[in-house]
Amino acid sequence: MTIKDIAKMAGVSVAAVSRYFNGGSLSEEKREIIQKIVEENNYVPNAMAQTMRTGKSGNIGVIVPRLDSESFAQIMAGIADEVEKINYTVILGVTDNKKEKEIYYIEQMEKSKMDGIILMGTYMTPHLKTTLEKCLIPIVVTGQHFKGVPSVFYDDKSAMYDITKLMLKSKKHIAFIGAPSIDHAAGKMRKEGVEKALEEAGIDKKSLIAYESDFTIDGGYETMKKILKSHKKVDGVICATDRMAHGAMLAIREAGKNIPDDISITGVGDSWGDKISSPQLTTVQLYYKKCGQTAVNLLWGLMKGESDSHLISKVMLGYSIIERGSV
Amino acid sequence: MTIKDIAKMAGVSVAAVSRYFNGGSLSEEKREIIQKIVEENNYVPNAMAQTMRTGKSGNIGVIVPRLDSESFAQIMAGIADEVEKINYTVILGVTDNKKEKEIYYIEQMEKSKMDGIILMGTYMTPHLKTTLEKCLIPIVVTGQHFKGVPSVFYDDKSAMYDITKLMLKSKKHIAFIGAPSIDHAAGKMRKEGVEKALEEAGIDKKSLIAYESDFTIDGGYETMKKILKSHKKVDGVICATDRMAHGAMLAIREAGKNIPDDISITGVGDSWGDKISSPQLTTVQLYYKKCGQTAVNLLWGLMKGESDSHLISKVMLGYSIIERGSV
DNA sequence: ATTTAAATTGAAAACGATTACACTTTAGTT
DNA sequence: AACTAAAGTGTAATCGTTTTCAATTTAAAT
Repeated sequence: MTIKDIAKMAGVSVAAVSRYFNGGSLSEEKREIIQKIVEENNYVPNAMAQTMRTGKSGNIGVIVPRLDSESFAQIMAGIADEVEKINYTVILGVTDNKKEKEIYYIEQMEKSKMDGIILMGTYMTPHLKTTLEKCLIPIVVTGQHFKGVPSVFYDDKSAMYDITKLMLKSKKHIAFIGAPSIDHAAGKMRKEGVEKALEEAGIDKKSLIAYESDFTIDGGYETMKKILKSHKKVDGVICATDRMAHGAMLAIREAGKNIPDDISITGVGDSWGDKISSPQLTTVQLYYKKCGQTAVNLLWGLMKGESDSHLISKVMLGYSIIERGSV
Repeated sequence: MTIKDIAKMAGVSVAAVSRYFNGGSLSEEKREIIQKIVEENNYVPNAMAQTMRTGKSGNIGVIVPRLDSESFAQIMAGIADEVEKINYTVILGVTDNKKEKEIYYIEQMEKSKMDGIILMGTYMTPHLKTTLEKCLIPIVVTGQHFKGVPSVFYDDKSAMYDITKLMLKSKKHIAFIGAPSIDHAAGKMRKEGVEKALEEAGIDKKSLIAYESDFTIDGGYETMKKILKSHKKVDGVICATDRMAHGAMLAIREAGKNIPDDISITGVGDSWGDKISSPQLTTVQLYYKKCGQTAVNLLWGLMKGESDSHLISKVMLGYSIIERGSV
């Protein structure tokens, strides 16, 4: 069933049928007959042919490191939501945390005529930088603040500053289990937030007991064991992610210490697991879903070539501190 | 940069360039010169034009109820893995648990020339049934056993049978917090597994204290409160999902009871949260990722028109009982 | 040196839409 | 009634590929 068939059945030209769908001057009379035929035959224009002719695919490419991570899945959910609203389709690329795949997908998506790309950022590399610069279609990055690239990200530093201050109300000797520092947002910024709060409280940031771990429960667990062994005085642990915090809680409980009496602990993310541990985890809620939605809206502005989108091409999202029993 | 440009630069016909990419007889001499030009110009054929001409899009549509659910996200991850291996692309449709969207996406994906569809099943309706029957492109369903449709699903009944038997070793008065019975796999089958184990132990299945809840932590929590109030003798709770189990644990702890001494509890899913609750949750591990991968393989067979794929068009996945502290 | 078969080639016709262009009709003004 | 502007219409070119078909070249076999 092609536009030709419809045109023939309706007794009009293909141009008329095309105009029926895309708008263009068309008499009421013809509009009606075309509508009738289209509905009777349940005809929908072939998307591929449209793309080929117009150069617009109606597709938005989304590049994500992993899907089985609560934060990425939530951002993804927000993206899917919003993309549907503007009647576009999402094309998925999962990088499995491999930088070369990230670049591969960007190039691939550009070639296969995506109308826009959303990249869930991890960290910047020179190669990624040049790829991003070369990329001709609109692209927005989430979760990271890449210079020169439109992005939607969290106020990681302030969030950590706030939660650290909260902990400092009752505790003195703070340890920090951070994310890899190559990750600007989750690694570097979050640590800086902690340090800032510390300094403000008159504690030299050099004295901060800081470790880096790998986002996992096990990583948090092992790191906490180390801390417990070599820093007996620690009475508060700030973790850069919820999962690491839960791992650390395991280690603390295992050592026979009480949370929060002996040691307080905090995470980041407001995962569902935070409500089921005992005590429940005090954490910072980042608006993941909102992040995805915002990214689409920003991209949409870029795609439409709205002049002001280029000006407002960075948006920093807020957060909430969720106080529960672990502090 | 089109195939024409490349042809001109290489001094050959467009047909030759096309053959270079798609295989077809071509002299070594031409192959080399084309390769050189292609590489120099970093040329990649336009996917849309290819689709249009061949009718094959290289796309596999994946329809998922929600992304922010651990099980779906994991299945998705498995799908993405495998789809990449066969050099296809995944197109995403998120239904937000709405049946009409499910149907909409199936029809839409058929029209936009997906080469295959994977539907993460929830429950069957007459409308869905007819849509599935009308669908001309290969489709496979995951997580549910829909009659007449190729599917990959879990052995829900046996899994529940096993875990119930495990609980019956130490407990006598079992309650069951189930999923909505409209969901054949997570609702009906899981309950049947519990009942079967009960009967085998000489307990009339009619006497099973069974509630239905909604997959959420809160749902499990509220349901458990009801059970605690009206069925004081209950000493073991089987839950159809991990999240409900965790909600129930919350209620149990809140009531001042000890797990597992006073009441044992089990879930399904092996979520990451299971390791962080205290005690850790005994559960059944379903191979979600494997499920996604298998679905793609099955679909791939169907897409290639392998005769035997139609015969082996149902695959039932195994499971493991993970014993932890909650029983 | 022929003949025959096989491999290599390019021109041109699809694939299914959109749209520039030129032509008709209609409606609006004087 | 004559003229003009606007709205409605169809033809045909175009988007970037693949693939059929017929022609040509090469290789193998007699």
